[in-house]
Amino acid sequence: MQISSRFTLAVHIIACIDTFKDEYKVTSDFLAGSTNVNPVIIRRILGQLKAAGLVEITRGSGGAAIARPLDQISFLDIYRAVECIENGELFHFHENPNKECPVGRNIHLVMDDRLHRVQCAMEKELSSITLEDVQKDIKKVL
Amino acid sequence: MQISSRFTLAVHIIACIDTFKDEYKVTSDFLAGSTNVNPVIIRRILGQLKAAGLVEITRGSGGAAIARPLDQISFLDIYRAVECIENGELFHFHENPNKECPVGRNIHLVMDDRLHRVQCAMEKELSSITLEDVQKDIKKVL
DNA sequence: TTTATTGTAATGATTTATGTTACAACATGA
DNA sequence: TCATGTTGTAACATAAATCATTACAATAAA
Repeated sequence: MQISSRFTLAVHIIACIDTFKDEYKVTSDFLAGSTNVNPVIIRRILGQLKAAGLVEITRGSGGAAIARPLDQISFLDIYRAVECIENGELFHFHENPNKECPVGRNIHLVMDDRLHRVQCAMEKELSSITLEDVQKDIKKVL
Repeated sequence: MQISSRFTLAVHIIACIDTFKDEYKVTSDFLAGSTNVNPVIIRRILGQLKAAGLVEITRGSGGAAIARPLDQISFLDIYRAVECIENGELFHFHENPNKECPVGRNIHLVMDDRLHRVQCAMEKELSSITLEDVQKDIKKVL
């Protein structure tokens, strides 16, 4: 199963907030226009980004702003903010393998560390990419 | 979203086939017993593993066997055999970002390469782990 | 021919993702 | 104070994916 579009959407949102911060009040409706996604979806993701300390949102008068320098916001920060993974585990196990069977009894023991290595490799790469990298490229295109 | 338990289940299945190949005829019912998963689910996964050339299945008389040396079966082989990911892309994008918006127009351009790097890091790690590694540990426990 | 097994269709329950409407809470300017 | 625009969130709907389960034809071998 693919990783939810909430992640790419969240990156898009932060890129938008930064790009238009001086020209527009960046509201959920504004962001809905750029992403072609329902404003409520935007607000939900903004809420998660806010909970993670990545953005600030002004209630009532409206508008979102980025809460820290872009070079201090990594893809991993965003991924963790919006991806609701059970216990933070990337891989899902079948429940209740048979404890009577030597394989069923030990399948976790022999896989957990290895799967953790895989997850770490992915997260390490995610953490090496910042929103500043992305914004540099966007500004280059403009 | 987590990666489907089909993956860990498939590893479990291959580990079982190898562990019990000399003592039992390893049928879908037998594997269902070790995994605590419905035999039809097992057969579907076995079918995917067979399509990927990882196992051989005997119809009628029954029983599964491993099709190549365990050190030539990596986690990546199994992952690709059972994970049905659209176009092989790990990350999912929201459809139709607004082409009128400079961010919407370029979001793919500035993210695709980077996300590809993340996916490669994960797949590289998956490819470095073989079923032989797993079986060594299982035999160590027995 | 009997038996055990695989391959697969059909169906259902559950979960997750995403979209949508609606509205109270809130901030601000008139 | 009031009107307006916005956020936060509940409620509900739809679609897709996962996993389970029953059923049965096709197959192989005793």
